[in-house]
Amino acid sequence: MREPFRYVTDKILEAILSGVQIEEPQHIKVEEPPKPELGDLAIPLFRLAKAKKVGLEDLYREFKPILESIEEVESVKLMGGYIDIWLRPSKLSRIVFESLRSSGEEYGIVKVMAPKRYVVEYVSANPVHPLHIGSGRNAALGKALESMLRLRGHIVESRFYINDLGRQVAIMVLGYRLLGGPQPPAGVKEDHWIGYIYAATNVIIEILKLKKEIEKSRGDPDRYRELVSRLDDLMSDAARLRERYPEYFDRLSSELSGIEDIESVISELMIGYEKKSNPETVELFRKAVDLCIEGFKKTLSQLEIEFDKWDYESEIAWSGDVEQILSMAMKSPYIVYKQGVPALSFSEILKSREVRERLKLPKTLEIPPLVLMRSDMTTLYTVRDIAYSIKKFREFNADYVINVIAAEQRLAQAQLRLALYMLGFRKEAENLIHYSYEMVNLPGIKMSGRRGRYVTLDEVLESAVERVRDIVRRRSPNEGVDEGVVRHIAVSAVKYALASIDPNKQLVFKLEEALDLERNSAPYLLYTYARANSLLEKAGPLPSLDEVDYSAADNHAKRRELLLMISKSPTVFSEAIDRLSPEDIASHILVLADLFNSWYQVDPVIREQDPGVKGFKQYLVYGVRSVIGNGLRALGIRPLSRI
RNA sequence: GGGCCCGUAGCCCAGCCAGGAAAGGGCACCGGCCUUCGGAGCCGGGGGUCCCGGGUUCAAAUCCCGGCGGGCCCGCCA
Repeated sequence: MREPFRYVTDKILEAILSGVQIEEPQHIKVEEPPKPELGDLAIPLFRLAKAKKVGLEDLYREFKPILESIEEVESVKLMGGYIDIWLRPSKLSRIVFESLRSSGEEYGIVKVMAPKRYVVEYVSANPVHPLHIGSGRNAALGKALESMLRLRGHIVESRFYINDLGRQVAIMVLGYRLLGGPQPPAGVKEDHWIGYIYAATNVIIEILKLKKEIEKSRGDPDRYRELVSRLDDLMSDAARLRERYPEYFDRLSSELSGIEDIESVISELMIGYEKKSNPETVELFRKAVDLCIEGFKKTLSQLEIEFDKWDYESEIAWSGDVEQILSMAMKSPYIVYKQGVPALSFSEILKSREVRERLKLPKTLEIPPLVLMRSDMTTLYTVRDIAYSIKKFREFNADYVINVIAAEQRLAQAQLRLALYMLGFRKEAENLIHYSYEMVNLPGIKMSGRRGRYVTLDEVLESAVERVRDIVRRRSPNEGVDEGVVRHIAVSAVKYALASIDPNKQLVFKLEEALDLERNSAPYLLYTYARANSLLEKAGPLPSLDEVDYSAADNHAKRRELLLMISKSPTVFSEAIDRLSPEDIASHILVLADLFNSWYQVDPVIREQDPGVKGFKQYLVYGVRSVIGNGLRALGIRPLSRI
């Protein structure tokens, strides 16, 4: 029995449906009462009573004997239009413990009958600045999805898409070249260094551009004032950046001022790289980008995240796949011209309700045409993404591709699915899942990668580590601090804080709250897991199933509640995974942890004298440990047997 | 102008998709447990117009319509 709770509810449902004359089976359902006093299960009778035009009492009299004939049912009672059902703990516990015995450490996770092949693409941050807290949410969610699906038995490949084409990277590379391709100063992480070069170069370029515009706007006082105030803004960013590395900044500044037409230099760089026409440029781009990626990998390894594949966007462009997509698109009847460049128009296909449904698009959303190429013949991001999406499906023979991408890209992701569909990649279009999440903000900070204004994920993680280290020192001043454990707890706390909240909700990440190790946190769960583990070890080996006193929960509310919760876990997990909802797993194990903590304080396990009852308790603890452990694993967090 | 997401105690979050019983947790606050199977814990207490207004329903935090507030998107950016 892999899902004990579902087994029992199904059994009850079947008994009713075969025992009572019911026209519309959807009128009958088994639900969970809001409070333990109202039973373990409840069946609302209102709808059925209305449909059958009979009284609640009459219905109850009809249901009662059927329910009472089920061996797992202890008693039933009519209360306020509901049949409240109490399960027989001695029966339920046998089912649960048998399941625990046979699935062992894997209890809670039910493998799917037919595994699917999933590609999960996540993080994929632009290689021009360090990972920030938003990338952290992406990483935490992506890792959770990857882990969940793997546990459920699917075959999963994780990918990181390196967006190395495009203007931002070209600007960074320009700065990098002007500085002579410098290695990071001692003690500076690679991506932080690249982030600095990018921001400094960008800010200086913007200042130079703005100054020219200001010259031209002397005749227009309003515009002049506006531009000057924008310049002030930029100047303060520049001053802040200069402060960090004055020599580098000044050198960049003077070099850039000496370039007559910066735009054409940037564009030359972009073309040289994308078309692979200039070997030096190619080498330079790769050197700079890889430097940044090296930094990313260090942060990700802190987060205990590793990717199966790293894909360069440039490789997609070089492979010819993009050309192929373009030529397919050009033959499409939906080509329109927007200011001379070809674009794919969606207005026709969006008239189809069926297509909207298949591609999970809102009923009324209007989607602007997708421009296919720039007038200088270079390609655009979304078009390259069409080629990349196909590649992800093809290379892994994937059934589904999940893109973990910020909600602000919803429209672009919709365009992507539509374009795939229109070009004949219907299966791909329908099975491309945009797993979107909302912004993360830090209180009081306006972040901007372009201006070099950000708090890096590294800084957040480091503060977390320091904080945890302090707490551990304070709690156990006489013991040595296990640095590995401290790091793991700190990093898990951040991951949990970012993956345990509905991704559709904007999030203000407060360091103090995420690091509050008291409750609703990974540390609390890790601690509870370790404690359950320690209890199990001290209690001795798990007894065999016929040594257990199954009546031990008969008149014991806490044991009964815990048992019920454990019995539900596999079902909760399966549904959460199938719905791609890591937050449901997070809240389930949190409630279980609370329940477990309140139970074992008042109901000793090791000191229990009655061997049958002790065995019962050991199985409960074993169940708790398995469920919390697998819940954490599902979230991409490794449980620790000792803290 | 149009579209998408969010709006639940001082603060944070679950419940909403598949409508059901007096709306659940946590933080903070107040009071107890401080001879404990690892106190990162336990027990108790106060605190709510479920953003507002309509509608559907025996029943609405949940579904529908209309507002309000916050965020995001509508580029030859990515």
